Amino acid sequence: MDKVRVRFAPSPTGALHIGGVRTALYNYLFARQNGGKLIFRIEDTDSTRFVPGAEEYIIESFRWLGIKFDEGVSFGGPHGPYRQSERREIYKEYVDQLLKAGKAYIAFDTPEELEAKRSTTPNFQYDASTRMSMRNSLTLAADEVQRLIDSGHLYVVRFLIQPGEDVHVDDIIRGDVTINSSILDDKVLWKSADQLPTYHLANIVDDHLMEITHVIRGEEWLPSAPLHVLLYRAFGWADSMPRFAHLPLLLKPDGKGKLSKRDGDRLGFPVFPLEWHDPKSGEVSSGYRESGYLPEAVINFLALLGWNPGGDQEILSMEQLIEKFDLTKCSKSGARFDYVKGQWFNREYLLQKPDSEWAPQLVAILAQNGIQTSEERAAQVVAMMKMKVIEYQTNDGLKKRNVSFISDLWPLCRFFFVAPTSFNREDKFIRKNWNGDAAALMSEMHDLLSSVTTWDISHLKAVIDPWVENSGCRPWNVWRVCLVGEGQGPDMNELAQFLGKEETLRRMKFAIDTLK
RNA sequence: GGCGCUUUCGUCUAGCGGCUAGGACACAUGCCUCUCACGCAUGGAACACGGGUUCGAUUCCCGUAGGCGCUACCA
Repeated sequence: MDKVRVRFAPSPTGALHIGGVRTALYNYLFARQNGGKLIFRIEDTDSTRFVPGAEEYIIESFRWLGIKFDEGVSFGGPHGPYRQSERREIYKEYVDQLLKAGKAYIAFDTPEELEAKRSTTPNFQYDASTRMSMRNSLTLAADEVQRLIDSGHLYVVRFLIQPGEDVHVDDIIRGDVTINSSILDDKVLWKSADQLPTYHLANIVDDHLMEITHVIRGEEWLPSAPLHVLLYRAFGWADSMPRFAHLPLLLKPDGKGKLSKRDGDRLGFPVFPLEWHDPKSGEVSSGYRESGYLPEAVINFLALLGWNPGGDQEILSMEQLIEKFDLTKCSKSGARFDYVKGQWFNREYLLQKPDSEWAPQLVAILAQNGIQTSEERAAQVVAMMKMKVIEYQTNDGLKKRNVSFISDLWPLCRFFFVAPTSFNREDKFIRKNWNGDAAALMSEMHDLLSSVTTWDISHLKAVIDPWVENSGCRPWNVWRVCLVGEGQGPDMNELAQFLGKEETLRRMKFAIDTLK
């Protein structure tokens, strides 16, 4: 294969949608697999929709996700500028070329006139059937056209489409897609309002000039792909035309239609990689990063939405994704966005993280909840919650607690730092264990522990284990009521050691007095 | 309305003419454990419908229905 060159070319109209992230990811995987280049181009030809900060947001998003570009805005490269608004003169040249060749024409119809036409004529379309009754360089005399231009009349340039031809698009994912040119309208190539090209023109010119070999983009572009093929031909670039691959869309988790920002708000999951502050509305949208997702998890989850390497393995690193990626194995139908599975991916990656990464983050989470503690203490908590210190426990304790995000830890480890202040007598665990002689049992244990002089795990085990042996496992659970206040937490000896003698006895006394 | 794409468990999907239609998420049950949504085991759950082609269709072709997209001087 020739040197692969692909691009991701967003419009800076707001935050980067998660679907766009997946499109960029597929481009990245494809480029890396083939030793090619990924180009980052900004398609800001709609001056009315420009949103300040969006470009920086997009760049930061990809930096966080680990998707690296080889050329483009902020990355440099030999094909710049990579911002379309800075390429006006280039496009102008190519539009003139089409005009001279008679493959495009000038049209003076105003937006108002066109709107009027559309409202009065059913299914009105600016094409072969109507263009000869409109005000354009095809119907007006040459000197009249010149006079209108000279007198400052605004005009657009339209692409002259010859009707009645079956235009074929060879799509890598969908195979041959055919559309008859008669249903295409004479697309505007050059806008009068902002004196910039439309997407279609700029896109084709840039892809050609930037030597793009493969266009991997969303399915919403499939209907205009034939138009793009026609443009390549009109410029005489048919031989070097890129190959197309139109990706299936990401759909709402429920209901109908494609995934939107609203779905995230409604169902409580982020649709943007990073938190986004809309500069116009002031609205804040949550991001995957701020919600506690790991970039690797987001990448893995997204990669498998619309593509699957076959086989049973689902946890795949970026390197593995690069190795296995295959455009021809992309699915053709839209994929519902299953954010619950996204959470599962995050858990899998989170639990792979070494303890050294957990402790500082736990300190931060605790601080957010008003608990000041050292990293050393936090590390002890993490170790206990992972149940690593306990010889009989072989499974991952954190996984057992269904922790998908670091922030899930807080409600689960609160009791390490905050003593129970009341007991819910309706609680199943308390009702089951705190009954009969519970208070007497704990009083006995309280006295037993009071006599322990060296408060460490081995001494505690030496004193407590034999005592508990006599009465089955019930004392453990009764003791748990005292120290935790509910039916969760780590090994009791470990917990007692962590709390210290004074705190342990204090909590027991409180429980005995309160529950009786 | 027109045009295009698409259709396997609730969801993501494997399958590329002959399979008890596989896996994962989610769900349910049981076991284990000093507690816990871990683990282990088990279970329910799908080829949209109708015609062809074929010895044989989930798989190929054609319809129908559903879904999605496009139909701007937006991308």
